[in-house]
Amino acid sequence: MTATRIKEVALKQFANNGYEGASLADIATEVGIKKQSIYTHFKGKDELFLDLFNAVLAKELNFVFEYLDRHKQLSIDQLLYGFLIQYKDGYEHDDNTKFFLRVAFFPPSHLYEEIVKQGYNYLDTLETMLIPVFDQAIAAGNIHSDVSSEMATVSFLAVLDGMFVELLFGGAEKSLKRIEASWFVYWRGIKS
Amino acid sequence: MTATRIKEVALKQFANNGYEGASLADIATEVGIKKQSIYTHFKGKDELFLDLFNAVLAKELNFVFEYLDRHKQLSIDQLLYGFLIQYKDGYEHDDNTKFFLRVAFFPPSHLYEEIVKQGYNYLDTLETMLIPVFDQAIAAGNIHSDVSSEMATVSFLAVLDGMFVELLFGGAEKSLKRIEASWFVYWRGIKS
DNA sequence: TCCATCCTTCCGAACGTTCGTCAGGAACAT
DNA sequence: ATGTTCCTGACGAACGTTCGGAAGGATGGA
Repeated sequence: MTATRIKEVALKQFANNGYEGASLADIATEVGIKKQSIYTHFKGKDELFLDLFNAVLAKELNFVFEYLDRHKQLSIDQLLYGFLIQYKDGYEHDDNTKFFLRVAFFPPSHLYEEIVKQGYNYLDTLETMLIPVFDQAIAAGNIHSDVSSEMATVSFLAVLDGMFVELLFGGAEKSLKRIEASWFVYWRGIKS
Repeated sequence: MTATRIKEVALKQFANNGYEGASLADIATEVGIKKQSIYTHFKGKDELFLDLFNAVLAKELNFVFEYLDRHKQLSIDQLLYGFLIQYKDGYEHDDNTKFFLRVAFFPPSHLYEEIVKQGYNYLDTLETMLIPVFDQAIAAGNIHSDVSSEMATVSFLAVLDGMFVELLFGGAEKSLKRIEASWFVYWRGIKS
């Protein structure tokens, strides 16, 4: 199916070059067709892009959900640190994650509002999923009593964003140093 | 001087709309001239933009230098926390800071390399300035012995980036919650 | 089996818009 | 007279997009 091929190629090109950096002509060339043919399968560039964006967002949220579910038996520090590392690896090897970060941080201006809204929806959902995890850790006595689950969550999301930034600008390798430092200080900051 | 007016308006428009969001036509309109007249004062859009970028970068570094110098008598936690707050306020009220963040995070693709290079130059300089501050705090026994000055610096820069992200997407008001949480956990993570 | 028809997919050509950019000339001050 | 500043007008490149038609396979009736 050509539509599927177009989606694959577009995902990759959007992930690596951003919305405006990926022209329909370039996408079509890599698929092996002319740019006009894309209009047989999609109404236009925006529809193609938003189709991908929604699919990617769903996959990202699903990844988080699955990760937390599959590793719920881990200690909280292993769970959270592993989460950071998983995301770093995803950025290296998974076009979904790369697309997600690239688009969330470099959104096309005419879709800015929609994308930022979805981005915060992602963060809110993540927060909703993390708070019970911290509540559980607090109940188990693993978190210092000065630290509320909300504060732990919010600052963890900040650590996550700090990692995202370094991933985007410095790449996966360079980001490892920051992850290690951030995580060390963060964990020392919330552990009991 | 028209050139100065152009720079002022361009700084503001680049800060609020980014490189591609600010057209020469819009800039000229706000100045009260036609877009072609800009070419009397600048070779083109890129020259205007890079002129501003370099000036802004110098001002930002100067701000950091001055801040650290003027408040060197403060305790390290007050110094660093105040630094975050200062930056937040700067983003709200200072077009320089807004331009800096906007451009650093949403760089025009054909100048990407140059901008990211300068961005890392900024971070490196910041790191160079902060390490002695932490060294001093360590010598004074204010930082936990498990935490090296480098680790404290790197993770502080991550906190800073986390704040930048929230500033850019959520605005100054929303970012305060994140700043508080991040700082609380960060300081608890490095203090002795 | 054959042929007419229809639908899908793709492409050549062209259009419309947005931008940055350039050439040439008018107004004005020095 | 000279230089500066700004304007009118136009150009060219890059995109996304639309239109009309060709190629090919599938369908259904004779």
